[in-house]
Amino acid sequence: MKNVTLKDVAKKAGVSPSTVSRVVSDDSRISERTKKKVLEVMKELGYYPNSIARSLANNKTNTIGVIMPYGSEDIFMNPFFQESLRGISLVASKNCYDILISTSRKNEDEIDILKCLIKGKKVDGLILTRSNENDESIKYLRENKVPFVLIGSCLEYDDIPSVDNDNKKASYELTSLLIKKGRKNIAFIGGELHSVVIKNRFEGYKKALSDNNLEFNENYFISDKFLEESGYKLTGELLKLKNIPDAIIVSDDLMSLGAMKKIKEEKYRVPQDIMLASFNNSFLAKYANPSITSIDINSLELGKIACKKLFNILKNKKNENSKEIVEYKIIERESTKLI
Amino acid sequence: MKNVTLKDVAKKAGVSPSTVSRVVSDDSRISERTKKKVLEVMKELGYYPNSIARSLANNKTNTIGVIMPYGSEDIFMNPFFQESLRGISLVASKNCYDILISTSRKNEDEIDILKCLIKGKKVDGLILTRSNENDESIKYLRENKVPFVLIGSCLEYDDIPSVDNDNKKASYELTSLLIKKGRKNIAFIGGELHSVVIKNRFEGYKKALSDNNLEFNENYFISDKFLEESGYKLTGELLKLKNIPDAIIVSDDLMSLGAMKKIKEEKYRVPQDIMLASFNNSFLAKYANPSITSIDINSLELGKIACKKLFNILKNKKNENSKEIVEYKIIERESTKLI
DNA sequence: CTGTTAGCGCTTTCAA
DNA sequence: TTGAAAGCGCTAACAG
Repeated sequence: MKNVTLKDVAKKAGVSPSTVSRVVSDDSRISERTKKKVLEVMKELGYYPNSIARSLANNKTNTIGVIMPYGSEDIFMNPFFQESLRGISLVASKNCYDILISTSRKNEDEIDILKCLIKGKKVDGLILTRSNENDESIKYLRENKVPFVLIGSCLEYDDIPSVDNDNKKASYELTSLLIKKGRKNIAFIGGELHSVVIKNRFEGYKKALSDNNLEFNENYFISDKFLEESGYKLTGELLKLKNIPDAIIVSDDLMSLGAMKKIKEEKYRVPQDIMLASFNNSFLAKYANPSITSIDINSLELGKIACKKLFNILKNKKNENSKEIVEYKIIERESTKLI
Repeated sequence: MKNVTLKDVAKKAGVSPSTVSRVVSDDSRISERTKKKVLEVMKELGYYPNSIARSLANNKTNTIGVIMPYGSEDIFMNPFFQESLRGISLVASKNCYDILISTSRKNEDEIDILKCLIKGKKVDGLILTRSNENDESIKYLRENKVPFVLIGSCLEYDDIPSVDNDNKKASYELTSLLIKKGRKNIAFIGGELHSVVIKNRFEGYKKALSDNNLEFNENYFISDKFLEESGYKLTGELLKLKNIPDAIIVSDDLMSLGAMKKIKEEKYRVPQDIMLASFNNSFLAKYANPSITSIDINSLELGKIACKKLFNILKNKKNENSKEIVEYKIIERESTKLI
């Protein structure tokens, strides 16, 4: 079962390889007659172009890479990732692109994966799904003029094509909501400390406090990984304080589920004793009991726009180095509503 | 910023291209001295091998394809997919393989995507995440001796490498549980009708009924897509019957959430009026209110094993055409417990 | 509109 | 242990 190559088609159709190549890539300057003929032979022989060879010849893979953050096993758990990947996938497939998911290997760091993908020419461009402070990956991609889009924000450079929510504002609004409800001891549970998204959300939280003449209590800011267990553990610490909070802002739904569990275990009531508000508005927040107030960040849209942006960069070759903002929405639910 | 090629390294190191190639692929028959020298130059020049060129030369991509079922936008929503992808990803990255997710494009059917991927040599092997009756994709892959593994079961052929749960038995057990609780009017809400998994679960359900001398009521078996809305809609139909069921088995958590919503809206109580039991045990089932009894199918393990199996096939070239069974577990929760 | 001719960057005999 | 040379299957000037 030898592979049918372009050459075979050419021979059988009585034309040159380049003609067949032109038919394959739908080149305009080719007569309808030969085109039809070649297409027939292609079908007859069951020919499919070898995409690897094509890629090598024209330096284009029709594949975009999506980079999982380090510790990818965890992030896969997070519905945010799933949703944005879905958005990316929707746009990619519409443009006949495939998606390559590269995950970190042990003993290698993210930057090495990037290099392999980029210098190894496995992908035409990349989408990063999150950013850290002083992100080495971003620095590398920028310096090497690699086509990429960031879902998130970059603090250091102003010319990174990216799409994000206004997380600071969202957090400010969420905190203000709790303050309006009369809460004064509001804690903040963050995810990984060096991630930009946490920084922004934390800033919004602090600003809301100070704008409302509430003092920031250092004990009320703790953080760990974006995991349910982390939420559980961190909430445990908050509840051990002499002055326990009357509201908690959690920077991710998955974590807030853990928080809720701990609060219930310790026999506090949500929202009466402790209000809970969260980010990302995955279905977790909707179906929790009580349901959890959460910021809908529109992950699907983030993914879609990121992918569209990448295609613009790839196609126009103009540097689409803009920051796009996707609207968020506060979805208020039982966890902050006193009936 | 020209790309550093193998040739450049060779020149600078004063050796031939083939020598560099050997160093890259860690060939044994090469002296430590030259090896060290070449490695130095590689680092100095920041050389990374062009994986496309490699693939073309040795007919190997180090990439496995994961095929999204048709209608991929939906399936992405389902935690089952996410979990098994995570399993696949874990194993793949350990073996230095990348994952290519190919999604269906409009006006093409799945089989054409397969052909592009396979004949186009974009991947070394494939993992299918579900099977249908008379599945054309499976037929094609089998006939063309493509290395692939199925997550699920195949009814037509007995030599398909696959990994699955014993869904019939699981469903039998779940139905029996409801019967033991005294329920006699048990309905079954399925997902897509032609999927093998639904067939198996439905069979288990029917067998349990007949083994317990309960008659199968045709009105009690309805199905649609694996979506929350479908669960909602179908449950609505059940609740319109003159003789409404006192228990419902739903073939997926996401659907059961929809079912639950409808039941509550119609002012029935779970579990008192209607018991609910479901499949897949995603966190949805755990956090629903009331929490939902569900079959834990261990999606993570399904993904891991599928990927391992694929690597065995790819490496040993022996036909690993076995069916592997992953254990399931009934997780009983509030939706079937009368206190 | 079509054919000829070089490669794309790497691997792999084969020979040394 | 190393090098020379052919070739993986396709594209892209260039020429006609």
